[in-house]
Amino acid sequence: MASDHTRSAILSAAERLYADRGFGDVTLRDIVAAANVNLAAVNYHFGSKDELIAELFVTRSLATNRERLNELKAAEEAGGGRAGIDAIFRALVGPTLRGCLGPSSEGSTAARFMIRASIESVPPIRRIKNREVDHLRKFAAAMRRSLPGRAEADLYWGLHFALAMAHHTIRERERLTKLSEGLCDLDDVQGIIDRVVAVSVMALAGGETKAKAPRLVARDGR
Amino acid sequence: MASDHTRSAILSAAERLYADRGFGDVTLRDIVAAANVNLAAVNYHFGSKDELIAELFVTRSLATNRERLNELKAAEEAGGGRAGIDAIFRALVGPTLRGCLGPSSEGSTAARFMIRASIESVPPIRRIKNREVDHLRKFAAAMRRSLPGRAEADLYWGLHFALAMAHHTIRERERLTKLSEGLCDLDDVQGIIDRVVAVSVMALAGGETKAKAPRLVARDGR
DNA sequence: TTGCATTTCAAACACTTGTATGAAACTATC
DNA sequence: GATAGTTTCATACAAGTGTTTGAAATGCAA
Repeated sequence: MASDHTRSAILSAAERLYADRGFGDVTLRDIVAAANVNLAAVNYHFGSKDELIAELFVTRSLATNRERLNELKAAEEAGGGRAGIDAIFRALVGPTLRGCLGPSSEGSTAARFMIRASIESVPPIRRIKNREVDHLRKFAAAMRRSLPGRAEADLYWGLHFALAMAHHTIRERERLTKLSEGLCDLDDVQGIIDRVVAVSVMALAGGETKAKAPRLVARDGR
Repeated sequence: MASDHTRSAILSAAERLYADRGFGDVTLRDIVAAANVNLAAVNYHFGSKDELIAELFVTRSLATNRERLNELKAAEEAGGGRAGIDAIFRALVGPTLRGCLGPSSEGSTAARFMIRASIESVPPIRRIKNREVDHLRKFAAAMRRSLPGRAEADLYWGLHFALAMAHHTIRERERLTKLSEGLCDLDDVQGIIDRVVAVSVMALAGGETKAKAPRLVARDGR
């Protein structure tokens, strides 16, 4: 197996290039040029371009998932097997937001790569994301333990909306900055996490009574 | 200008193919085959592949934006120049959700195309989306009129989260269905709109007092 | 009909892409 | 130090891409 030098040179060059320029216009030739290795090395070490991308994404997303589950476990243990709903949401969106937002995203290629992976949608990554359901189910289970009374569907919608806010903030961070003319501070990661968690909790807590048809005002029937 | 038959045949064939199979693996040759026209016709009538995609997307998104603004205007007129915040959110997310969700998404190629455009991210479409800021500013202005007291940043976050929930629901409808094992009814479009609007309103109404640092529980300093 | 502009067509062009090949260089074991 | 296995290398391959070309067909006005 020798030194693995070539292999890791490809991985880091690829991650950096994909992070900077997106999956769309980075070719294997770009990667091997940046890594100073031979073109054939990619297929030798990874089998194919898609498997290279998959390995990059799997590595990073496993790390995020591990971090999420650690936070969840800590919160559940602190609460005697039952975590507060806010702590659950915090464990869900915190690691992702911390990884992809804030000043880190200028420095960490890993974070910038994950942003790319969330903006562009390329087949090998999509395949992996589809297998993420099992991971999310663990959070659904924790929510069920935390809020035994709530309707199942409400829990899933809460989970879904929390992820929506987190991911959309990552995806559209530039547009939000431009739209708000800098008023929304995208560098205050902790503040953003607080905001997302707060809204998620409210969505779950507030929708309780009017769960079925939460209409606030009469609306025209159109 | 003759009959324009070729031109519109290309447009509708392209929209259908992109909707069904995504931008990634539909070539011009696929499109002209489906449209029964010559390969060169695309470049003759549209200039390039990207301009074809852009025209498709612009047409559909102009229609959605028009619908949004109509609803907004109606709501403001009904309220004497000041719409309720829930009506504003409804005007913002309603047209998109109605267009892309529900049974229509099996029938309407337009809706399926817009879903694709929101899932895959292809350069010509991204360029257009970036110009959408002006449109969103009109909603920010309406929100300002509706809630004169609120901090500007809060309004933008509210707008942002509302769009987050709507778009994420469209993007991840399949995953949400699978995750919730069918408990979340993605065909009840009106119910989904109500849900998104309710949460958006709550996010804006609830965050008022603790706007700056909405922490619900003590969190470890990590 | 004649002439002119628009539109269609088949074919080729130019280029990029990921992948395969087979020889060469290297490394470690005996 | 010979040998077997691993890794690197230059190069070629095959396929697919959007685009261009120049001629043929078509439509329309005078």
